[in-house]
Amino acid sequence: MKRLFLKDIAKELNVSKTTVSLVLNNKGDENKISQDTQQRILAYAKEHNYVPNQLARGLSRGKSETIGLIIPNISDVFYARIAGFIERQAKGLGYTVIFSSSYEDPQKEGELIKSMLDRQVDGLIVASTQKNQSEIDALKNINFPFVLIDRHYPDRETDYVIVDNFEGTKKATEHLIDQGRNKIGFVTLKPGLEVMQQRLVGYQDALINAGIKPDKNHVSEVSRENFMEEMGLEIKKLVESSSSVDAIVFSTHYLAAAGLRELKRLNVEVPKEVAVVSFDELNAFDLTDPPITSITQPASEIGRQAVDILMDKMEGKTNGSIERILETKLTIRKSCGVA
Amino acid sequence: MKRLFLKDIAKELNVSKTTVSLVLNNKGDENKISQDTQQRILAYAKEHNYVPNQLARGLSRGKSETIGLIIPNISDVFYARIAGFIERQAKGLGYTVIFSSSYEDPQKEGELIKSMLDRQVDGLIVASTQKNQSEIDALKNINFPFVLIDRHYPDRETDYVIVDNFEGTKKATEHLIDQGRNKIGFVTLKPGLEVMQQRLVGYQDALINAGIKPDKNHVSEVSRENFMEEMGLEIKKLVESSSSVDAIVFSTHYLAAAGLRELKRLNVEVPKEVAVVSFDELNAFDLTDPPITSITQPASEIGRQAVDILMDKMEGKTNGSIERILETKLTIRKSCGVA
DNA sequence: CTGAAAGCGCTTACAG
DNA sequence: CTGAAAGCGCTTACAG
Repeated sequence: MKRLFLKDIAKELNVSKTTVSLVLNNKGDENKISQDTQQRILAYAKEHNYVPNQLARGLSRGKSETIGLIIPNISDVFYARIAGFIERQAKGLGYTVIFSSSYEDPQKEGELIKSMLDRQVDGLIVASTQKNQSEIDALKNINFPFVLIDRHYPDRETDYVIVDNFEGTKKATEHLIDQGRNKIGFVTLKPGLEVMQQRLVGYQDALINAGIKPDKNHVSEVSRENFMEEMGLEIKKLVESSSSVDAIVFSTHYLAAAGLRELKRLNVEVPKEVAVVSFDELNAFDLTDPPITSITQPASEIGRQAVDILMDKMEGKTNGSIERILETKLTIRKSCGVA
Repeated sequence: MKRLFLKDIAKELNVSKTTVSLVLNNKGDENKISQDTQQRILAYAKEHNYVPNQLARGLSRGKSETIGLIIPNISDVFYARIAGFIERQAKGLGYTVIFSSSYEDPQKEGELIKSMLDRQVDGLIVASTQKNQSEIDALKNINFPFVLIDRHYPDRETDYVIVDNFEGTKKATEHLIDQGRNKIGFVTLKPGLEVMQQRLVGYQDALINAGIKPDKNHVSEVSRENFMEEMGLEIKKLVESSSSVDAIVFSTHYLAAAGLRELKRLNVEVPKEVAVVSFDELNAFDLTDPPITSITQPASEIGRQAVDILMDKMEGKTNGSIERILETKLTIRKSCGVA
């Protein structure tokens, strides 16, 4: 079972490589190749299971029919979901996706972008560390099609599909206030990510609007690498300090999970003593004790729109930047103190 | 900022493309190219940010430095984790990974395999639907490097890295029996998947060993597409029948989550009335009410070993098939009735 | 209607 | 120590 090439088919059928190539690319009719010849070629190719070499094809045509996806971490449920939607959508349009995780490392992200370009991807979708302005600028300079998802660069004009982080935590915090909570804490990642900053501001804004003065001591920051260990101390500080909180907003799902673990360990009753809300959720958040109120993001929409925009870009169909800010949804469960 | 090619560098530096290519591929020394020339080339390439075209490179060398990953669903936590480990491992060895989800559709899986070959991947890692014998045979016939993960073909000799499914549910069921349960149910997916069959047999084996006669009425099957809807009925049958169960083993994490939802809806106390064990787990299974005892799989080991074996295969270093069956771990939590 | 030929951007024997 | 040339397997003007 040896591999078959274009020239093998051509020789066997006594036609030229050109003819074979044209027919196999559905350009037979437009080049007026006789039906008979077309049929013979198609039949032979099918029978012998011909598969074109996409490397050669890509090299020759100057495009690879591949799009690159760079995300912080493919193992994170949120990004895994987005990746799934992107792949499905892209596949339907004839594109293959190659992916890599940056693990929030800007340098690694930079290398990944370069590596994707090496591989001649036709376009790029990236959920950036938000610390690679120069790489983003470089992409813009060479007019390379790309769209940012989940995180964008506020002071750069690019295409992006993100979520309204500010509004998300604002709504959630307001809801907590409506439930009578007024000493609301916020647990987030150490600064750096613009998205996290937005979530913090949304939280603060809700407090201020309600006439509650934001308290620095109510904001805890943990590191991405060590949050499991650090969470214990932070939760302790929040619940045991003189100005202990009666609610906590977590800036992302895994922090919420870790936080809930600590609250349980300290025998703090949720939501009675401390209500909990999470930005984004894990699969079983409706089954936890108590079920966790979450600010959920439209992963499928993010994926779908990103691919759509990217396609338009690659086909040169658009000019100007397309900016999409999607709404989050507040899914209310017991952890925030209702009934 | 136009793109730079090999010939541009050659012309600029007054050397041949050969020399440039050799130097850039670290073959300068072995080809005794003068240090001076090497330095000039390296410096120029770096300064002008030269990136080689991997399509051309791959075409020329007959390999793409890419490996393909085909899994049932990238959005599933388990596969997402594996994908993460595979990507990380592969990247470290200079390989890029392209992935696609089969969504348990054998035909789609077949197309995916073909499409990956088109793209000249150097090797393939697949968590198969277990219904594509002929494709697998075809890969073997052309001696193409591939390794199966998670699911294998019992009557085909291939490389694979799987988990001992039989032993997994057996241990778990034995544990339930040790806790005094003797009317143990099993909820799984409609037949087709060999892995699920193994899990069922492990469960039955434990029952038989303990002198408990397996009861057909205690085994429920739901469909992959509609398990959410069907779960209600199945759980109802299990807990409300004349021979109602006092424990349930779920054959996979999302079934366990759905099952627990139904048990709650029916106000069945877990674990008091019905104990629960899940094969595999979701991220928050330690936080659910009650925390769910799980048979966990070593995702990192699966990913790591799969890549290792594949690399050996691609380098032609091995002969014969490498078969790895990894152990699962029983993580005991409250849902199975302890304390 | 169909074919010969150039070209995509690399790598790599081979020759000197 | 270095270069000219062939080749990887396609696509696509161009010519007839």
